[in-house]
Amino acid sequence: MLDTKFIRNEPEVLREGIKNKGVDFNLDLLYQLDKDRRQLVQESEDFKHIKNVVSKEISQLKKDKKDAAKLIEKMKVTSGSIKKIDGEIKIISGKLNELEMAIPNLPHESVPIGKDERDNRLIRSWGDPFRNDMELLPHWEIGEKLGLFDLEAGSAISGSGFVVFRGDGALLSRALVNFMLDIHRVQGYEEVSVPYLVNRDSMIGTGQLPKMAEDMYHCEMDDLYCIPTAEVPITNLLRESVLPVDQLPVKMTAYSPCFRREAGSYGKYTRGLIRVHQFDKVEMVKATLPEVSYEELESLLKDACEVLEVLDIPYRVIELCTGELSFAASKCYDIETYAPALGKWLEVSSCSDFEDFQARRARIKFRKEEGGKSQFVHTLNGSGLALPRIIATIFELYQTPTGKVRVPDALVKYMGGREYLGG
RNA sequence: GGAGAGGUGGCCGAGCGGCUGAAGGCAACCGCCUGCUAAGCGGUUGUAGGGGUUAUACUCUACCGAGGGUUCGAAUCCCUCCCUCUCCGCCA
Repeated sequence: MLDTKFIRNEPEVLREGIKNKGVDFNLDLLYQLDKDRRQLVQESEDFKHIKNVVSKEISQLKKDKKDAAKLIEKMKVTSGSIKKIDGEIKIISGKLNELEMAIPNLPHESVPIGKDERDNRLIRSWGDPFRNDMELLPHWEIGEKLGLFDLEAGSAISGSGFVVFRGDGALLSRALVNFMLDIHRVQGYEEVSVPYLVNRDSMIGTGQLPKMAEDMYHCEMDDLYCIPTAEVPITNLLRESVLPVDQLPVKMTAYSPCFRREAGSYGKYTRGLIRVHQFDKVEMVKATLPEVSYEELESLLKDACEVLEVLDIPYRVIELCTGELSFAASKCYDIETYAPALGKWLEVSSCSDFEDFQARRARIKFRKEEGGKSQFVHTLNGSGLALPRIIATIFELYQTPTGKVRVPDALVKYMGGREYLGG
């Protein structure tokens, strides 16, 4: 959520930002409600002042054993007015809050203005992703052939879009998780292990609710949500806190499965491991001082890229244009790896800066000096990385002429010395 | 799931329906005092929002787990919910 003062004072900046994000939003209604609310609050507070004063007078009269009936009459009227006005305020505040929560975060000024992926900006590339030396099988074929994963079994157990990894495939998943967590730990992130079911407040805190309700699995009986990313529990770990400034930046990393309904997304590029309802991911989260958050975004991106470089997997970094940014993000880099058989770049990480958008919702603050005013931190997060697409890339890129898949060197020791999958 | 206990300021901990933003203690800060240290003495120290000021000062409102209710008036009484702790049951 944005700063209410900013919303009030900078309507034009706000309008422009929302437009660039490609969102339709009724700001006029919001401004009207805000005006109404402020007026009512003023009225209510005036009455409350009277109430406090008269209340003291009554108390004094009682103490002096004098008659207070007249003042009590007056209080009845005043209290009635307060109740009525506060009722109206409550209704309006509810609507207003709903609207404010639905305003997306605004893009940072450095973000290219644009509508869709064609307007994204290529930042850099690392390594040569293409292979012409042999005929490559798409990852689902080599995967099934070597018995590394089983989509049909996943369908049978749960439904389409669920995967069963087996044997070396399962081992590879576990190896990747350990490998990534080790890297991030060395990079200075505290490893945490978090709940995979979270409550409504947490989802609101990081901005998944109310907008993305359709994309999440929800346990109705307990009103708990399956996390779509570890970002949610990690960031909410800091909820309602005032962090000492010497603890910043806070850096945490966690492995978690991620659950996504992916409502309405069936396309041609969703085959195999590319888009599934449950997948594993290692996530990094940072909370920083506002003035360094964009530097921290760059280093976050670097931390994610390091995983790929150590694995020796080529990638490219894309900066998303304004129209492609997610609801809560002000700036975002995607890291993509190339699946050569598929002929397609795959998003394996998103590194985003949310500025104080999430911090305001989750009330995560810091205090610069003792007695000073507390301010909202900036939060950032990035995947480091999402497993299925990395696995798809490995399966396609690391195929050998003998029909096996070579294990990236850096993973061999995490695989009990195994150098090839499925053989 | 059953039976109890409890949730008050940075922490500990009082609190009779009005004089309680909240005693007392600790901690922190500022002074004083003391040849150093310790002790002692005096003072200051919550958050959010509104008004006001160049900025202070000043002022108003709200906040004692959350939400309702009773009352002229609620931290204090009643109801609902949440959380923590102890005991019991169930269970990986």
